[in-house]
Amino acid sequence: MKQHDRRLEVSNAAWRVIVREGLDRATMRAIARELDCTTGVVTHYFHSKEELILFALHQVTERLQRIMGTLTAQTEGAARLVAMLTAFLPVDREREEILRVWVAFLGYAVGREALMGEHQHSAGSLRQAIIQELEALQQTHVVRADIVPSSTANVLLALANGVALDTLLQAQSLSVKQQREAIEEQVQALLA
Amino acid sequence: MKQHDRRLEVSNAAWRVIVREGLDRATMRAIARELDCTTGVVTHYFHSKEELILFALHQVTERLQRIMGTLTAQTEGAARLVAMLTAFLPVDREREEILRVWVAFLGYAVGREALMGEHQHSAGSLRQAIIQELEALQQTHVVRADIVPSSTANVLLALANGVALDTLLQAQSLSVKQQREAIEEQVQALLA
DNA sequence: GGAAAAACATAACAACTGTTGTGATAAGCT
DNA sequence: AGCTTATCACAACAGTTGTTATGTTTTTCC
Repeated sequence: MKQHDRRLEVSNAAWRVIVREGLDRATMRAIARELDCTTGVVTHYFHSKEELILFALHQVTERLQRIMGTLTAQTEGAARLVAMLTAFLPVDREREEILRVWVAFLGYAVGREALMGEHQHSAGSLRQAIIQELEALQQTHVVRADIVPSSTANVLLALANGVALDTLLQAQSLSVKQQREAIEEQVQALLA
Repeated sequence: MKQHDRRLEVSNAAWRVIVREGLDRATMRAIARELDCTTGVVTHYFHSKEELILFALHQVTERLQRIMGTLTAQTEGAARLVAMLTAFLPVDREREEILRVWVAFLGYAVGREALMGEHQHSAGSLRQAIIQELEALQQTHVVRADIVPSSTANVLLALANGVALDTLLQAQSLSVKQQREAIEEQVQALLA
């Protein structure tokens, strides 16, 4: 157990360097310095940098799923769907960090089929969760029966991802309220 | 004139390397090899790698605006708005290349405020074009009068960006038809 | 408390990076 | 033609990278 915790500490240090200085400047030495130790620690818990990068990437999915879990814990109906999509929005510091690290890794995955596959796998499982929720909401007659869950999930996820990206791409980024409204409007159109 | 053409050739070679092997592997030597010459050429037309990177990044905006221009040349009304948004979708090889390079640069811009500023400037001008089109469509009563152009532009751009990203994030990526439908549906909801 | 193992420090390695300078060759110009 | 300048090849530079090996400290366990 302690072993895994220490790996998380190294990974978290890597995250901080990535967010602050960029993925390509997140070197073994920079990560060790962030952790206030030497590269010996990093190499001891990760056999190679590729392993560290992969572990740090998996943390994106881990954190997203954990956030999704807590957000949907005490919600029902349409609000639950909104909550799931809100997990992607950088409305607080942790989710903003997640977004930045995710974007950094996605750009790094261009030209690397294996890494892009990891992204696709992660996105696929999140997509599946949205689809299941849509189907459940259809059975309880909250969501219209004539919408197709799979393609609707695509649109919802595209919108959530797009809104999240806009916070990076717009000088005066969208307020939390604006982000939520964009999602809620789209969900509203699905209701029965 | 010849000077500028040669710079474009170097930049295009850089693009090809980025798409095929990733931005971090687009070294001076790799770019020169792609151009089938030595690093002497690259350093002769670009004083530093930073200048080359910046030039290659600006080509993203150049190409996008050129595509937007040709797509909107002979269209009118709502179809024109759809055409503008279609410029972002990776529906052919060039636009797919643009998307990949753009994503690579965006990830590279994480932790680099100056580079992210370039992205914001580019996204801002494209956003402005959408807003102006929405306003024009409102005056010709094609688009409902009660929508707010600026925030609507946010949603449309978010959806377009999100749909484009989904083609990278989904194993069996969205078909061209599916991409178009997602955009057209959203535009449809804006019409008077 | 002493042995075994985990945790960490340190230094050196070869490979690769962007940059620079020096020539060689070709193009343009008068 | 002859001079100038643009274009490009080539090599060497100092710095940085991930990795590895070897040592030192700390913890764990019986």
